[in-house]
Amino acid sequence: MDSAQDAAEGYRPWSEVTPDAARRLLVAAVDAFAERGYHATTTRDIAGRAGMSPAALYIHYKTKEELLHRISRIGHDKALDILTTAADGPGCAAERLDAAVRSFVRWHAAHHTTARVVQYELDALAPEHRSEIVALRRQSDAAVRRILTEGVASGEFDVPDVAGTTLAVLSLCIDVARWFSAAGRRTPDEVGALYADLVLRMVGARPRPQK
Amino acid sequence: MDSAQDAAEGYRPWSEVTPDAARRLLVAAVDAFAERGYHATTTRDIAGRAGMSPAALYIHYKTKEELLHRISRIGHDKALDILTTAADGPGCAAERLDAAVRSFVRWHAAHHTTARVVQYELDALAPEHRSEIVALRRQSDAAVRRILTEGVASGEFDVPDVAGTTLAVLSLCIDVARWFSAAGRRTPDEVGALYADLVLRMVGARPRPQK
DNA sequence: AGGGAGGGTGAGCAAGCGCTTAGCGTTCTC
DNA sequence: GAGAACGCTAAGCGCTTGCTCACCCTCCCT
Repeated sequence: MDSAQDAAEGYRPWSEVTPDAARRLLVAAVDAFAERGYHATTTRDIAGRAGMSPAALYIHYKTKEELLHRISRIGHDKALDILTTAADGPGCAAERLDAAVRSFVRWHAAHHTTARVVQYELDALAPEHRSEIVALRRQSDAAVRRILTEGVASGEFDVPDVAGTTLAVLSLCIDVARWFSAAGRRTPDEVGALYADLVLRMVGARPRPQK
Repeated sequence: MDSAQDAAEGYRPWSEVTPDAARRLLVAAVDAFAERGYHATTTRDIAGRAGMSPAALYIHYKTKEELLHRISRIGHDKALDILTTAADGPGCAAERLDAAVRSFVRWHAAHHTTARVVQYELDALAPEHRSEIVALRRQSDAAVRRILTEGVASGEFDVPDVAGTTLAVLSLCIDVARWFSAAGRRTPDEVGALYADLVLRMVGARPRPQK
């Protein structure tokens, strides 16, 4: 069901993971981690979902944690790419904020299993992997903050607390991964549109500079 | 550090749990679950934090899951109490929404360890316990939705999608438990004030009826 | 003083965990 | 067509897990 959306975006998930068996294992791990959590997932479960014996996992990955790290890294790269593309894109601050929130939320909804692992299993990473990922997250924060700062400077936005509002905007988007269900009534596009509107209200977006 | 805030609110956490040893175990479990997650926490760790032998846990609780259930139940009761108190309180819709978000967020920040367990370990509950808790959550949702509906009816709010906005407001507040750190720069009160303002903007709160 | 109840411990069981190793079949190389 | 390389499996090792059990200590009641 994600594949239609992905094809439309020209985005084929996990295509960067080779060989095929390694990708199947990784996709199985994403499903298992999202469903039961990293610690509650066994390597036997992952291998089983991929249609392999438990030992097959260790041909392609040194440890279970390496699997999580790969997932987290790829997911964070994608999330950061979405945000920086919007932040550095064309249009006024309001248009870029709309695009950022809309696409970021859409990704979290459409790929909510992946996003759940990416956003909620950070603490399960080994310390050195964790700090690598945290650096990526700081870049995401910076991208959103940049849009807000520019909007305030141009007079489009009314934001008393840029740092706090940045935090809130990202938090709002990220939490979509927790509650979104494919069985629910809303499509990723609808949630993206709703959230973009809510965020523009949060920053007090006005039509254009008014000095 | 929570205790000053709690005393000010006349709220002493876990006072309903007796005897003393059972409370100590429960508090230890909250810390451990919040820090490492339910599945990654061992019963030996919980007992150790409470200064007891591993077997002592099973005098007061039948299983590790019963501990989680007790924590989740007490936490959800408190959260629901906060929201319904605000929703049924005095004042116009904007004042009640402000109070609801402010106190709900303040609780999530001040008790972020408890809140983290309450909000993010739902899936670790046994099915029958899970559905009991889900029912409480639906009541929380209803309380917020009530405020929004009344605000729209009175002309105070401009909300095109009440159900979606309710979801977003709760989501925003709940996610505070994920990112809030006592070591951070913001106090629970400050975050509560910031979020109350952001939410009032989200619902397009206007001074008063304007027909 | 004696007895029972409740809170606690040390040792340990069965099961399941992450991960390893010896070996098998297939494919590619020269 | 021999032999290395690769992808994979069956079996299992050492360890940790949630939980149990036999026993002990300290009260309190009579």
